[in-house]
Amino acid sequence: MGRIPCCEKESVKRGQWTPEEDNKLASYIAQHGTKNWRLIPKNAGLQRCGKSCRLRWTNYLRPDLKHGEFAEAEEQIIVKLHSVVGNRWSLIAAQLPGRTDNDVKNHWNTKLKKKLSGMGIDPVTHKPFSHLMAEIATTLAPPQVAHLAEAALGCFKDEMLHLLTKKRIDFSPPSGSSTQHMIMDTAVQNFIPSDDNNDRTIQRIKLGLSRAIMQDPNNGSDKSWDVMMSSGLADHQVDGFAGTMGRTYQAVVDEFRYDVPNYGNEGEGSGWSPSMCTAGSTCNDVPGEQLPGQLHEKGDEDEGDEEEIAKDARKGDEMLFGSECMLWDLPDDLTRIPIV
DNA sequence: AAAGTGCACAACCGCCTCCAC
DNA sequence: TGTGGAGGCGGTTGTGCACTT
Repeated sequence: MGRIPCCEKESVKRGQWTPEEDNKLASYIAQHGTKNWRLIPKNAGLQRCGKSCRLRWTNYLRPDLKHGEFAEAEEQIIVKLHSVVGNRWSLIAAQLPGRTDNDVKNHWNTKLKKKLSGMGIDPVTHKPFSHLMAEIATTLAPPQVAHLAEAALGCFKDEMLHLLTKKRIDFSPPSGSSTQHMIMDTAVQNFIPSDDNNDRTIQRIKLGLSRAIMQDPNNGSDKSWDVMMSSGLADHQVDGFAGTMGRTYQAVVDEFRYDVPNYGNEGEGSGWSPSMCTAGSTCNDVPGEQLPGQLHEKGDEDEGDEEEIAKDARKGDEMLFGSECMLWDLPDDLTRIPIV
């Protein structure tokens, strides 16, 4: 025997709601509230499943809902919280007044995931792709590493090409910064193919990825992405996707900043677990310092001359990968929410 | 102008959790 | 303590619109 359906599917209407149905539901709830969703459609004269009514109300009709574009600050909050709690959309939505879990989920799936991927960051783990590859590579024997690079390319090739050829605009710097343009142009020249040489680009990405993976994890640092992205190696030494993009996204993509957290358990080959951040802890042992996890106000770096901007870009790299902070600093009220 | 494609968002599905009995 | 129902949640699908070819 299967599960008992929540309502008789033959007798209920499905699909898009009409304005008349919306009116019926809204006026009924205004008078009687939302006590028993199973009875609501019956009493309101709707041929709908109670569950469908609840969804329609919570995701669309509720008067306190905010419709329209997500603000940049809201996006920052979503990304930040997602790095901590994962796909717990209701938890994330609870921090965004007027937004529903469905809103947040849709926005993540349609926009934010692609934005992070475009920055060279894995939207699931919030780590740079190169770091993930390097982490896996440390567990493999050298012959297998080459295969890993090959396999990784197979996985990411389509997305990379899509991003590089169609989403060029995503990497555009804010107006008025010629230094940022220069940094940006370098990255673009390195990685954005002309329409007729995708194969060459693939080869370049492949080479870069292989180099990133082959980087000896015990040489100088146990984090090859630290080495590539924070130590000021010349471009020809870190000519990989992650190397250049890592430098680029922090310096250039000011409209949507993403500070990669330092996870603390790197080097052990273990995956990051949300449970690392215990309730009540801010995961921050360095009081008084600018921390990687803190959100940056857009205006912070909108001012100043080009040198300042370039300096900020370099400083950004250090802050990104040089901190001792394990996780992003979270507001107390958030860390009080029990995360299991 | 028409067909194809991609995107954003609404809605559904099925599992899980909570709670009353 | 066990059970069943209601609500909550996250993943997935459907649909309409905009843009591209």
